[in-house]
Order: sequence, then structure tokens, then C-alpha cells
Amino acid sequence: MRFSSCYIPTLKESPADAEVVSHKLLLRAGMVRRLTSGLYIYLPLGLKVIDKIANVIREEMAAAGFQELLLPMVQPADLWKETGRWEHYGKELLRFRDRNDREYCLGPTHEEVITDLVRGEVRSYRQLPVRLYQIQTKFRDEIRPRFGLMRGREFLMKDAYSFDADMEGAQKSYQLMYDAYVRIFTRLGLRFRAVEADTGSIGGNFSHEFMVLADTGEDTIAVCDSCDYAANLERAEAVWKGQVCTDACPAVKPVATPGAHTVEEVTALLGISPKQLVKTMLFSVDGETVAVLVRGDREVNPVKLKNLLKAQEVDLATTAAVEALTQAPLGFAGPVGLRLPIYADLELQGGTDYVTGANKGDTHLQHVDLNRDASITAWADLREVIEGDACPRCGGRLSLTRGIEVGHIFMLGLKYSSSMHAAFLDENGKEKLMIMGCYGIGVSRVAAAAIEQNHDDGGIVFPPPVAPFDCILLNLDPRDEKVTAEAEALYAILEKQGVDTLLDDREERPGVKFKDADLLGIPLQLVLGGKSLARGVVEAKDRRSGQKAELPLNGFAEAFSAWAETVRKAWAGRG
RNA sequence: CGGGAUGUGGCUCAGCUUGGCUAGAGCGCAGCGUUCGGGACGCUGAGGCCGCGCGUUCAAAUCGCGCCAUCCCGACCA
Repeated sequence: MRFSSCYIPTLKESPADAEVVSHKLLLRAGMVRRLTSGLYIYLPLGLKVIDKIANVIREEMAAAGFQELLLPMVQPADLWKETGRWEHYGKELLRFRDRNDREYCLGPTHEEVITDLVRGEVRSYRQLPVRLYQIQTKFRDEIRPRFGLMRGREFLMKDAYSFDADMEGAQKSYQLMYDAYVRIFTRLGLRFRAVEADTGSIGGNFSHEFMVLADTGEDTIAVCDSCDYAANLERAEAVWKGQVCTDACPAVKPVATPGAHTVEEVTALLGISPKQLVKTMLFSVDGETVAVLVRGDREVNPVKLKNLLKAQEVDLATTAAVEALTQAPLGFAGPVGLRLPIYADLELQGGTDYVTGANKGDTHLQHVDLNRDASITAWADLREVIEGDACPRCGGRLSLTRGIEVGHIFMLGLKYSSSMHAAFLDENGKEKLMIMGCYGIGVSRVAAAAIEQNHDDGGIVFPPPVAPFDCILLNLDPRDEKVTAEAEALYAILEKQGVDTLLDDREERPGVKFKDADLLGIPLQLVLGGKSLARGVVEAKDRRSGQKAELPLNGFAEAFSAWAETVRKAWAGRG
């Protein structure tokens, strides 16, 4: 393509409402424009990037034996009512009515539609497995869209679905996708990690997230330093291997703690360590209030509570509710005498002599033995993992890093096939439910994540497979006939070799072209001007390393191929 | 939804505290000239319901009230 005939509106300054790098650079490089909050226009160059990513995905999906189809974006409410998600999905599901007052929603995901399709077609185990996917626009009415393409309300997603006759087959489908995802993100040139994850509103038995490692990521993941265990913080297991403490504990004794309602204040006042304090947190779980106990230096992980109680919704109880139930101001709740289900973190079994709130203003209790003085409903892993915790697999050390979730694969099990009755006859003529899996990749988010991970002061540094063009050729003197003739000749050679090239033939000053070339992040840069032509060479620059080379005009094709190969290898082997 | 901030030519922003002449600058855009290897320079020019509405006032970009939009921090998720 010729720059002069392309619509690539680059910006010298970034719009004020862009905060994260990927958003700024996508705008500046003329790849996207915002229409309104959470809705983006993909300009030609941005669309090329999206297409590159989508094509890598398509190739790997095909290799894994999945076939592409396209489902409607608008979906009837009836299907969502069948699975119960019409009620449970929440406000992210945009609902509306048509002229006949029938209810619809915009698809935030497509389990209902695909299950409806397959249950209507598949009758026999002989037809299984069914493995399908689509690449399509999703709409989720996000509470707070932000970070440009990273969290839009409308976004492009690849979603795949598998239907198997038995668990063995389902495991295989899942593994096929796991392996395909590893290949996809590797091919796209991203540094990523597959982590164990919570299944969230999609539901199901277990899942893995694929996280692009970047400090600006919205998720925290726990990674083991010694083995390959990695998990989203929501799910990361906190192991407790201590001995259950049975030490004798003196009788419970109230102690005045005026105004001390935080862990810091209480421990400072009583001269104790946070480890000796029990923090009592009240949560509203599907409308019912429960208490959760963790050590003073720990945080409750609400997702673990939600999963333990198989609940739909878990929220921190309101201040009013806490004060009504404990009959004390916020900060003085304690398990002793509390008439609520009480769930205690396992780690608390490691001690007996604790300080807790007294359910009375300005008062705490000393010498509390949770087994003796409180009625614990259940002990469970309920705390959030922290840096330095032991790995649940190998006992190594866990460290926390940030990541951007670009893919998520779920073993759904019977979640949808049972509520929607997706059944088939097995070889004995017996009816069985299909075992499902679903597998998503945020295509537009991958584009943003690639930039978050690969950029410098000059702009984007696209991994070659994601870049909108393989190569950009700068004609520095478009008015000079000789230079232009040579540039056109080089351009023709490159195109003939299948190198997707952007020829910058604009009547702009050289500086403008250099800056734009860097900004766009195209991996291979070629520069031809009067100076280089006089020397019989074209200058070549590796966008990522900045390393320059000179390629002879005589025998350019071979020299270019060799140089491009070096750059590609440098990418593959980068640290 | 709670907390914080911002809305002034296409973009970045000044002006607002202390109301007052024709609302400014840089970039970008159009024309002409000089330039031409890392975002050139000069001259000329186009482009503004100062987010919207109501109010206060002789007079509002500026003060008050209401609304709207956008961005950032928390709960959602690819």
C-alpha cells in the first residue's frame, strides 16, 4: 500500500482522555477512534492488526479441528431464561424489546445460542464431538469501560464451544484448546502465562486463563518460582500445613479499646502482633449474612467464599447491617456470641489465644479460643494469597505479578446441557447429556495487550505477526525522479516476495516520515533517499532494537530476506 | 452506583480566582514563498451555539442552580 492513498491519521499529541499506553498509541497511530464510552471505531490500520490476530487464531483453531460459524448478536430472552442467566447475568446483559414487545439481549457470550443449535441437531453419540467457534462482536454493558480497547463495552471475541459424549472426550477438547491457545499466543509473540482461574459467571467445573504479563494488567496472578503452578489471585490456594493448636487458653476477658476499630489501632493499643488478632468480616451471601474470620494480617477472598457456599452473589455487608447484627459500631465485630453462620480460615487453627471484637463498642475480647468460645460453621481456605506464600503444588515460593486476561477456557461440564437439555443417545440407546466446554479469546484486547507489552518512547513496537505491515519503505525524496524510481522498484520487489509493505511516498519532510514509521511500530524499516541512493544502498532499521544495516541495491531481494530473517530471529529469542 | 476531576476551533491547552472591549496560543488545515536525512520557517487565511438549560447582572467562557458527556479510583470480565 501507498501511504499517500491510505487513511492513516496519525497524531502528534495524544487526546487527553487516553490514559494507558495502548490506548494512547492506538489513537496516535491512527488505528482506532472512540465513538463514545467503551465503543471504538477500527480505522483501516487497526483493522489490519485485528485481522492479523484473527487469522493466526483461525489457523490454529482449524489445526485443532474446530470449525468456524457465525451466530447472531441479538438473542432471544427465552434461551437466557432457560439457563437462568436472564436473572443472574446482571446489568452487563443489555436487554431490550422489539416492536412486538418481545424481549431480547445483545450477546455478551453465546453458550445459550450454540447449545440451542446443537441440541436441535445432534441425536446420536456418533455425531459427537461437535467443535465450533466464531469470531464476533460481543456487547457487555460494563460498569466502567476503560483503558481503550482493553475494556470496551463492544469488543471482538473468538469464542469456541465443544460438545462431547463423555468426560474423556471433553477433557480432550479442553486440552486441544489449551494447546491451541499456547500456540496462538506464542505465535503472536506475546509473553504470557496460563493460570488456574475462577469460572465466574460463565460457570462450570474448572478453567484456565491466559494472561499477557504486563504491569498495567488489571489482574493479579500468583506464580510459583519453582514449578509451573500459576493461578489468578481470586483462585490461588493458600495452603496451611501447620499443626492444629490445642494449647490451653485462659478465660475470655473483655478489654477496653476505645476508638480502636482497625487492625493497626487494636494491635498497637494492646501491644500484640496482627497474627494474634482475628478479623471478623460480615458478608451478604445471596441475601443472607455470614461472618468470615481471617487472621489480622490477612484479607478475605470473597470469591473463595462464594465458591464454598455455591452462592451467586457475595458482597461485603453494609455498615448498617453490620451494626444491626453485632449491636456495635463497625470495627468491633467478633465471633463470640454471634448468631450467624461463621466461616473461619484454616490458618486460624494454628492458635488458640486470640483477640477478637466483642460485638460491643470500644471493646475487644482477649484469650479467645475459637473452638471453645465460638461456634464455627466450617473451616476453609478463605484468605487471599500474598507474595511469599507457599506453593500449593510443590511448596515453593509464590510471587505476585500483573497480567492482562486475553483468553479463558472453561470446562463447563453439564451446566448448560442440563438446564437446556442438550442430550443424545449413547451406544446403548440411553439418553445422556453432552459435556460442554467453551473457550474465549479477546481479539481486540490482544491488540491492546500486544502494545502494552511492546512499546517504547517512539511508539508501538509490534511483534511481527501482529504488525499491520511487515515492512515500511520510506522514500525520503519523492520529488527526485531517480530516488522515486528506485523506491518503486524496491517496493515492487518486496510485494512480489509477499512482503506486505507500506510505501511512504508522501510529500512530507523526512523527519515526519521517520517519526510516523516509529510510531506505527512496523518491524522492518527501509529508508531510501538521495544519500543512500548515491551510495548504492538502502538503509534498514530493526524497529525493536534500533539496529541499522545497509542493504545493497544490487541483489536487494536476497539481502533483504537475509536481514528480515535476522530480525525475526532476534524477536523469537528476545528476553 | 459511590469517590475524584474535566468539558473553550480537528488535537493539546491558556483565559475563569477578581464578570467588561473583537475569546487567545501552539499543533493541524488551505494558499504563496523559502526549505528538505529525525515532527522546518515566513506571510496570508479558513475554522468557535466557550458541553446544554435556567437563573443572577446593565453585562456571563467567567458567578449560582440543574442536566448531560468524558476521564481517573473501587465492584464486572475476553
